[in-house]
Parts: sequence; C-alpha cells; structure tokens
Amino acid sequence: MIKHRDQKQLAEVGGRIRNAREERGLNLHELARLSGISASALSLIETGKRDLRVTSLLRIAASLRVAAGDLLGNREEESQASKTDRRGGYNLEDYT
Amino acid sequence: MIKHRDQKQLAEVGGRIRNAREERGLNLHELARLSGISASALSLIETGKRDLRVTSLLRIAASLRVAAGDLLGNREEESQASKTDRRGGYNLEDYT
DNA sequence: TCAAAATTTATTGTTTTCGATAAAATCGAT
DNA sequence: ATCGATTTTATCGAAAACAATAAATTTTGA
Repeated sequence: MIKHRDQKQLAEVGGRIRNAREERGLNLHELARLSGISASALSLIETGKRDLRVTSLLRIAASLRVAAGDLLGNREEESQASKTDRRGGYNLEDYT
Repeated sequence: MIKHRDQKQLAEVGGRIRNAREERGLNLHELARLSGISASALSLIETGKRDLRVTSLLRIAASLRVAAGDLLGNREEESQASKTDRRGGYNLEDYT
C-alpha cells in the first residue's frame, strides 16, 4: 500500500498524466499501446493509486511527448527546510 | 533485471543524483538518512542498476533540494518521433 | 604502506509493480 | 432508458524494489 505522505504527490503526477493524455485525445488503451504499460496499470497511475517506476514515467512522458519533469510538477512550491543544521544546510535527522 | 533500452536513461538519472549529492558534500549514508532509502539501494540507483520508484526519486530530490525534474534531465534532446502516423502525430504501433 | 572511510556487491525476506484478464462501474450519445 | 465505449477495480503470477545486513572492493589520506 502507498504511504499516506506520498499519496498527494502521486495523485498530482497522475493528474498531470491524465491531462496530457486527454489533451492529445488518447484513451487509456491507446496510451497503453504507445507506452507498453497496460491500461489497468495506467488507470491506477492516473488516479494516484500506484507508485510507478521511473522508467514507466519516462515511457509515458515520451509517449505523450511531454518533458518528464513536467509530470513531476517542476515549477512548484518549495518545501520549507529546517534551519537547525550544520553541514551546508542539511538536517541529518532520521527520515520520518 | 533492467531492460537494455532503459539502462542509459537510468544511468543518466543516477549520475545526476550523484553529482548533486557530491556537490552538497554528502555521503551515501547521510543521503540514506535524509531520504529514508538505504545506502545500498542508493548505490544501485546512482550507478543506474535499479529502476527506482517515483516517490523514491521525489524523496531523493527533496533531500538534495533539487527540482525532481532536473534529475530526469529536463532540458535534453528530443527523441525523433516517427512520421508515419495518423491521429495528430501519434504512432499506435505496439510498444517494442 | 596502511588503515579508515566510502562504495559496491551479495543475500534474504517482504512488499509492490506490472501484464494479463475479466468483471464492475461510469460516462456519452442517441 | 439503452447501448457501446471508457474507465475502474479485482485477482493472479512473475519480476523487481527495497530494507537490513554483511562481506568485498575501492578510494582516500596520513
């Protein structure tokens, strides 16, 4: 199952894929044939229910002729980083 | 195992991660703690031997404070698309 | 040279992606 | 309301990601 903190991001990525696909007038089966990813997997991806692999993202981007980075939301909000760290601004707390 | 046609792309992504990590003076264990991805997995990723999940890429990018799209090589060469297709420039051949 | 640090590789077990398929649900046009 | 197209959801099996750990290798610097 997908971690709660990842869901939002995956839903955003999926939404961008869906937008690009629909802008191009493709249905899931057509994108499946173009990308080599099954329509059922694409449905899960577009609805943010699956954490796809990077090469899958790259294939989808190539099929839709979109820059892969755009699907990740490249020009978006910066997460505010903690300021309590040494070593050039890095907080080496454990990941949580 | 990773498909031959994906290796080059993954190696490029891995190389960009490594560059960003080294620019920041972090070692694999430190990035592991920041990102929640083990150092051994990071080694495989940086050397292009593992097809990481999108949320892993996003966590690495956040840890390194790099735009995730930059790790995918956002400003790169365009793959020349085939010209033999209907439907607004889409070639619906099977994926191979 | 030598030793510590960093990275790579290997192993094991768990979880997840993914294709294939089919069935259920939703949507759209008539 | 109905029919067809599209999308969603579920199930199965195979392949792969991943954590944890440890061993091997490479790099670095004293």
